[in-house]
Amino acid sequence: MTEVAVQLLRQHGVQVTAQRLAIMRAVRSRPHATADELTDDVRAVIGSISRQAVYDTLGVLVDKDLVRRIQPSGSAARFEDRVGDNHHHLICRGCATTFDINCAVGEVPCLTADDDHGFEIDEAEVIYWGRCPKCLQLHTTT
Amino acid sequence: MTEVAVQLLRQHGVQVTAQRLAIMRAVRSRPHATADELTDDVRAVIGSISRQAVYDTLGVLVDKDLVRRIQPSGSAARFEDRVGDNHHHLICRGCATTFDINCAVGEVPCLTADDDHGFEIDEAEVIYWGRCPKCLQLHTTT
DNA sequence: TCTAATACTTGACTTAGTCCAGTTTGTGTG
DNA sequence: CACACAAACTGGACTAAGTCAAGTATTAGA
Repeated sequence: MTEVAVQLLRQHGVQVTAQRLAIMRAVRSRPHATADELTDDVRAVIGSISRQAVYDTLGVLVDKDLVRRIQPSGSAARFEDRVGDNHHHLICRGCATTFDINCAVGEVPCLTADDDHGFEIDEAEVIYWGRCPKCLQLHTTT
Repeated sequence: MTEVAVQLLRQHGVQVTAQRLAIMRAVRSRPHATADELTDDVRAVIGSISRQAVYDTLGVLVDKDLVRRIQPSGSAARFEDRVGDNHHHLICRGCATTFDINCAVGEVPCLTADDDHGFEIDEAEVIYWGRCPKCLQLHTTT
């Protein structure tokens, strides 16, 4: 019984390497991490990896829809392995903690814009911004 | 009769300077421009300005809610002066052209998430991704 | 018109990410 | 199993976007 990650890579015609497996596991075990954080995680497991390999691999995985990239204002890109369900994100303006949010309105409601200007829309990215309970306490906002 | 921009700055307790006025006009006349593009525009009008002044000013304006910053994946931050109506954006994956989109579902529907995790949510940022008519033609996608 | 606070300039620095040339590794074929 | 070639990885230089900090200039209230 081969590991899931290996099968996924093979299915998508992507070579299986130690680096790629380690990166996939890292993304799985720490959702919403940045490329740098993932690099650290991978190094802790397989000893060493180049920055380039991390970026390359994440690029390939995003390309094959095995990983999703999100790019919040004011922080580096973040990666998660929860794909294919068009869920959204809730990010704290204070500490950048990120939560997954299920689509509020139903199934795939967000793909219909008022006026699409002739575009072929393939994704609606929704980010809710606010302050988490912890940060609210700290600043005693209001 | 003082110019609108001057009044706006005064109302928000912000000093009025030539640089700030020029930047406000630049944002107004070219929505969705990057800081670099705005710098060019401003230089064309008042001769010269430091990069720092541009960033500082945009920061102040965003802070006072006179300007909105959007940060699409894979491009520098962009700025617009259409604020307070919680509209959304439609961006082309090919050429990064950006359109304003009115909220599809009604007034301020996007501020309610399924489960807010105790957050105090203040904004829902929605970006529709796709391909504009021009880029669709070029690539003859399907 | 003077002064204190605010803003601007200049230049070095940081962070996130890309490019490229050369080496190593995975995998299909014999 | 060994080979060969494509694909992937490494290391190092480079770029773009943005920030920091020290000194100078400008604004606006007294």
